[in-house]
Amino acid sequence: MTQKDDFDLREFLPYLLNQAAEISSQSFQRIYKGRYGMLRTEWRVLFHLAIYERMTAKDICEKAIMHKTKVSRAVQRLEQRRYLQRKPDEKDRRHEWLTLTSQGRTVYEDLRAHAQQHDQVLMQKLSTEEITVLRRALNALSQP
Amino acid sequence: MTQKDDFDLREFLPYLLNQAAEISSQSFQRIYKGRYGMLRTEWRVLFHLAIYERMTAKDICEKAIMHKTKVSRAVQRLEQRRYLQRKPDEKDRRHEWLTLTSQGRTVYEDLRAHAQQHDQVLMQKLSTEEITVLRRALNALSQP
DNA sequence: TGGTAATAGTTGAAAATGTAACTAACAACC
DNA sequence: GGTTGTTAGTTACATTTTCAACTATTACCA
Repeated sequence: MTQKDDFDLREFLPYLLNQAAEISSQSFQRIYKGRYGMLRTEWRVLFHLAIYERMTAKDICEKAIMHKTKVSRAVQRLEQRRYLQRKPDEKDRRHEWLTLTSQGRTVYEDLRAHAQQHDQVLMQKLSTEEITVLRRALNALSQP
Repeated sequence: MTQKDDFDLREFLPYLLNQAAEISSQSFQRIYKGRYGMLRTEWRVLFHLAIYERMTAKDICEKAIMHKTKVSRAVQRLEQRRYLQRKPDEKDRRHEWLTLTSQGRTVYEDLRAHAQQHDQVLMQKLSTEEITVLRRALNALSQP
């Protein structure tokens, strides 16, 4: 199993990014899944609501770059667990405003603490300069 | 929808990595899906076989960090399309050696050309220095 | 030997995701 | 004001993925 072709997968950005994303997500996944039985889509929605306080599903789609069906289902499950509340907009009843319940916020606080801790561990693999450049580069690549 | 919490998702590496991976994979996906109806798991297996020439499913699992059922199913589909061949190991019949057919190699050559082109486009969003650091950092983060 | 453990790979059922069609509410235009 | 178009969000169905159990083969070791 020696490399034959001159093309190196480890230079192909989509591959590299996926690999790094996958690996670095795993231990955080164990936390939100293990403690709250949550899915990736769900912690993302939860975090967005905690950070922005009040959003419609559409807002979340745009910020998180998630498809509306994913968001719709994540919202349903978070609502069932009483982590969030929906309130239809008075002026335009197509919109629904989503906010976390205090229970949802508690879960967020817990997960955020773990997230920060997890980030610290990941960053130990990198130098300060690498971290700065990495963040900048990832943000640039995240613009569609 | 103004930011309230001081925690910034755009600094949380697993989130950022996922975002960048997702976005940067999309246009390549259109290529392998549109031209050959392939899935992500399938192009990955195809590329590994092209690059390393001869591997067992287990080898692919380890190199590509994919679960064995994913690899097993990707191999099945690639075999159905006559992109690869299986040959059981004579000495240990639990192992199966996988190699690309010439048809599989042709598909690989085509996709590789597109991949390289796609990478060029992505890299235009970054400086030379950023690319170097990014690759190094992603490789570091890909070590479990 | 023979019996247990380990390994490579497959399969089936359940869960999650993607796609497209759908409902409900509003907008715009004649 | 009624027809047509647009938007937010949901639902149904097909496709993928995950998880656990399974087969077949080899390794270990008393």
